[in-house]
Amino acid sequence: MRTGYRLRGRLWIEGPEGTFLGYGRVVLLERIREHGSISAAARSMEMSYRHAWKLVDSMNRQSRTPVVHGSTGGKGGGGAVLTEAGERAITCFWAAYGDFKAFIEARSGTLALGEHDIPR
Amino acid sequence: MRTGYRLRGRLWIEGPEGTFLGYGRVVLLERIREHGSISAAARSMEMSYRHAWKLVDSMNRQSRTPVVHGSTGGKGGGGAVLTEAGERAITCFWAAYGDFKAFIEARSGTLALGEHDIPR
DNA sequence: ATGCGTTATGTTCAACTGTGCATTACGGTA
DNA sequence: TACCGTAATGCACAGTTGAACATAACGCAT
Repeated sequence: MRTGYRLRGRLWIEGPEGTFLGYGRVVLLERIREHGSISAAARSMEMSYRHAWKLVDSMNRQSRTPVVHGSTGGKGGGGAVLTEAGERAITCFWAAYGDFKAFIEARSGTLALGEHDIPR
Repeated sequence: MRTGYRLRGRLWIEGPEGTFLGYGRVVLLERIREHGSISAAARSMEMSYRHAWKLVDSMNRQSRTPVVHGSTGGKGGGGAVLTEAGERAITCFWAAYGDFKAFIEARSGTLALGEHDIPR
């Protein structure tokens, strides 16, 4: 049934301090893996380094073993690498997110607002 | 599997201007039906009248026929009543939300972060 | 006529978020 | 040694969100 409305949602995994993993955080982890540094990852997402670092710090603090390991100095000035825990975090989140998307997609088609409720 | 993490999410129905129905908005509609006025509904939720009115206005503007009809003056100073469209909106959202809750609940138990990833 | 509680609307204020900028420490490289 | 780009961290600033406050219009009751 076509209503003109659309079902949408957000999904995240909560830890002791609130959000542990969310869409943006996981994309950030992937960018860090891809670029080898938090700053390059942040730039690629047009996100401030300040914010990116805070997200990484939040994830690290809520994980038993850190998801990202940063090192300062050296070739290229330093960098950051994804840990095994980070890899698992990405996999785990996308798995749940995939199911979530499928649910939203399926449920969005059955929105029973009725043909009289097409938005203005 | 016990990981210490918890899956959480939000669900809403989008219209032309963004959010049309969400958890708080639908509860507000129910309170309006229960109390017969926007102001009493707002008070019962510890929400400012200003904010409650804006939510109602947003829903009304995005619905072909308004979800709430307000009247000024008269016995009790006026009031607001839920329309048929408002009733349908409530029913429709709770139906989707029920499925959503069930999905989160079921999926939350299978969070495969592993026993090594218990939060700090 | 006056009073009352509500709808409807504008304006100001505080909290929260993320940006932008500055600074320090670091360790390879030229 | 001097330089470079990054991690790590603090601070000031802007945008957003909802709360709080102030009015005006309205229509029934007293």
